[in-house]
Amino acid sequence: MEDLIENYGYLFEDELLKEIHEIGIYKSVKEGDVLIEIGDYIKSMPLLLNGAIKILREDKEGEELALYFIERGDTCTMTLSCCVGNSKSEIRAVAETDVHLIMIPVQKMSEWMRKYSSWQEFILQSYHSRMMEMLEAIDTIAFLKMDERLLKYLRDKAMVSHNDQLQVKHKDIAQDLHTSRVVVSRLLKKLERDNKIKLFRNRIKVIAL
DNA sequence: ACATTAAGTGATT
DNA sequence: AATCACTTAATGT
Repeated sequence: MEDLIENYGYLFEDELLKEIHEIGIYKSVKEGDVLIEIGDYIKSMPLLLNGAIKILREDKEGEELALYFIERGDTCTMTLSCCVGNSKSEIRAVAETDVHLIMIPVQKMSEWMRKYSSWQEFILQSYHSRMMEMLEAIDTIAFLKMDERLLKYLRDKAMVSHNDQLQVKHKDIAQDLHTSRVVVSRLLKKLERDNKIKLFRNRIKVIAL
């Protein structure tokens, strides 16, 4: 409950906070756990308390592409669109760090929309920011060269984990950016020469935040 | 000591 | 920017 107030207290009225506390299910997720798989039907929506979640798209060959991260105070917009159409998830959500969240049954969604203006505001706002992130993701993929994409990826990653020391392997990055490990290694080397990052085995320190 | 996995690099397309 | 082929370095058993 304290957690809830700390993160959402400024957003929601007391009544709503109380309801969330009563109905929501507090959940703890470990880094790397898959929260939503492509094709899943979603029956509850998550409210992030802390930690970060990575949103991935996948093509028919199983090739991945990282779209964006969501953080504390965010909710999963996929959930919202799934509620509307009662359709399946188009994305995969993987815990980027250990995550604490509250699961809200989707039925409450529309009920609270009518009952609480702060909730309606929150949902609309979060739809908006997710839309913006989506556009940014498109811009990144379409307009940025691989080296710029890579640096942005590293910065985002450092940002959401509140840590400039990233525990990653080159091949994992390659997977997220949908390129090959060799390319990533080369570009990372270049970024290191430009003093943007420092390389170690299984670890990267981001300097230019 | 040996095998395995991660990372670095030249050459080619 | 991708791929191949190979090297070197770090780590596990």
